[in-house]
Amino acid sequence: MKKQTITIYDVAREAGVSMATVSRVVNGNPNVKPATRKKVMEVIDKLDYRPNAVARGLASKKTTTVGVIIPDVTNVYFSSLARGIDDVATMYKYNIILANSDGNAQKEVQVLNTLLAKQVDGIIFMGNNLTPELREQINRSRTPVVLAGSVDPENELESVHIDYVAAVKEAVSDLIRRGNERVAFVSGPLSDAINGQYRLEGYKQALKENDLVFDVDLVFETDSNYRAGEMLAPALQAMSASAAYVSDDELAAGVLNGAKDAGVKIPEEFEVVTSNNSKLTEIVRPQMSSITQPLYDIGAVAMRFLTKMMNDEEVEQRTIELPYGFIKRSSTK
Amino acid sequence: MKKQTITIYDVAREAGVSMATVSRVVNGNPNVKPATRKKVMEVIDKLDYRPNAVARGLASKKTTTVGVIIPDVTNVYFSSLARGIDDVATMYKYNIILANSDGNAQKEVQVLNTLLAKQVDGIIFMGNNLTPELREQINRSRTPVVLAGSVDPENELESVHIDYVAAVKEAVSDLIRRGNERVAFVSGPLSDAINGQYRLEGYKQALKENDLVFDVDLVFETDSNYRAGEMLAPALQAMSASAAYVSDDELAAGVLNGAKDAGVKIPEEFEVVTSNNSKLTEIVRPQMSSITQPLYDIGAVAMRFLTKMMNDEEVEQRTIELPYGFIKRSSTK
DNA sequence: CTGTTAGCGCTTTCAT
DNA sequence: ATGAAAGCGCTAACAG
Repeated sequence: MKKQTITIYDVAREAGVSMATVSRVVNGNPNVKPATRKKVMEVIDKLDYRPNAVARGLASKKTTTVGVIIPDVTNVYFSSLARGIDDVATMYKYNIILANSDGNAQKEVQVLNTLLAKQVDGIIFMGNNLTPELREQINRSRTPVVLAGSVDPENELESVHIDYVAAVKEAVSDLIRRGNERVAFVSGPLSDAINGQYRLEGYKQALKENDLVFDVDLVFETDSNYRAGEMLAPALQAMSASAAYVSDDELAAGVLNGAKDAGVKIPEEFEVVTSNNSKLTEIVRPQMSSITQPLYDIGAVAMRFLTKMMNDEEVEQRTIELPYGFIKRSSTK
Repeated sequence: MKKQTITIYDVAREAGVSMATVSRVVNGNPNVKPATRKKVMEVIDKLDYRPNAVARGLASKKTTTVGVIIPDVTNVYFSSLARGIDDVATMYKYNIILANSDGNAQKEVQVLNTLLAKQVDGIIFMGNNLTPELREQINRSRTPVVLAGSVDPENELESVHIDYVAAVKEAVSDLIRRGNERVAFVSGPLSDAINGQYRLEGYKQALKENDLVFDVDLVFETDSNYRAGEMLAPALQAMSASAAYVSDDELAAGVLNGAKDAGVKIPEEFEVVTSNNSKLTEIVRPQMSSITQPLYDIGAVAMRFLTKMMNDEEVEQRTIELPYGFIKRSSTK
């Protein structure tokens, strides 16, 4: 498979200059006489020359590509972040290598390593379970990493996210104040810091603030998908929960449809509040009330943050908190 | 930003062999005495050596990365394909550079060029509007390209997809046979071959086969998103359509919800059939009947196909057609 | 089975 | 403002 053949050398010869000069014009170095620049440009055009990024990467030790580790592109929450990442990456002339990890620690380490082998200039990590091994690999490499849409409980890594504790606390308090004394906490794996440490904490704080006692039977840990939510309906009823805070939209859609299909009236008999305000919230009936967070922006800001780090610019804080909000729809009274 | 420092040379010295030998063990070349291989492995481990993929790429002219041009990762249809692609890419030790194009011809050309500059070994293209310029760029490069989830009307490029004409024809015929004489054809841009040439053709064939005459007023061209579908409800009623075939699930969810919210009984008064059988079909109420197609597999097969091309293996046909199906849910009688 | 030697295509001092 | 030359880290003949 023969690939591109014409090199900087061909251009140089054809233009009657040295390759150094060609390199200069290609890289926008000002130290080139306009006339020669013009000449070189013409030849480049004529020969349809396209600089070999690999050679460039080897010589300059910069690949202008960043790695993006994502649990699953198929999940809108993550793909929204990814879209924000890609857009600003493009804006800054970077490309992204996208790798799915399924949130699996072993795959994450593996992927991280191949990304480093490919000499990416930086990495954006979406995941919520920073194992010690992963941390070590990250630290050993001198490659900048920023977390998007998740938090580092150890506060070692830079990250951008919202204040999950406060957001959930607010959402749950709202539910309680409206008379719900048994609010369920439905989430994906509690081993993920975002669920087990932040969201759950917000839930507990809301309880405490409203003089309610924490009942572990109201905590439902499951997979973050539609089916899992649907199947949760009976259990929720069994614990006589009258409302639920759910950590994921797809999961919430399942909870809602599961309850509804079982004849439960929503929101009269059961209220549900979800977390990501994705399109899904408007597609189900009744439409779901939700915490709102700027997913696209989280990705975009994370990438912007990374460009600064890659550029060795000083960054003020290692953590960027974006604002969250709340939108009332029909799944709550 | 200092990156990894230890090179193949360090390993060679430390192990008391030549770099060629180290290269051999790294690449699994059998021509190495087990003892030396072992020794080298140990040193690699001890030094935590990780081959520089960029240097490798330059020397071998293979980057083990493929470019993936996608309209929008945020759309489940495409992200499902992407997931299939990434999984088999990983399986064959490739990484993917993911780039969003928004289906915009200009961006597509631009992205294609940067991908080629990065020396990707192959490209998977998702898009339905192969402009002449794009074709030319593709042809000029000697890089293999395969289309995933779309068809090349000119039949110049390799591709994997389902038989859109037959699938739509079947779905629409079904609608007609059940008594619907005014079936709407609702789709995204007709300029996309998949819609304007294939799906529409299937629709027309179904009409003809059932002795119905094609009425252009029943063709609704719009954006492929939820909101667009929702807003279509009045128009659909105005044309007194009693059923609709919709080219996209999100769009279909909008059509369905829009009609329902306007008081139309589904499926009694209005039936809808959609195209991709994504999760969405089960999340809306009533759940939607849909053409089924193996999205993940289309991506996976496309990537597998590409590995063969990159490997200069003979490929039987330039087009792979995967089977489609039909699932009856509650949005049709 | 192992070592030597050229590059791969480009960036980057260092001279001039 | 421009050129010469030395690599970047690795693969791939070619010897031996």
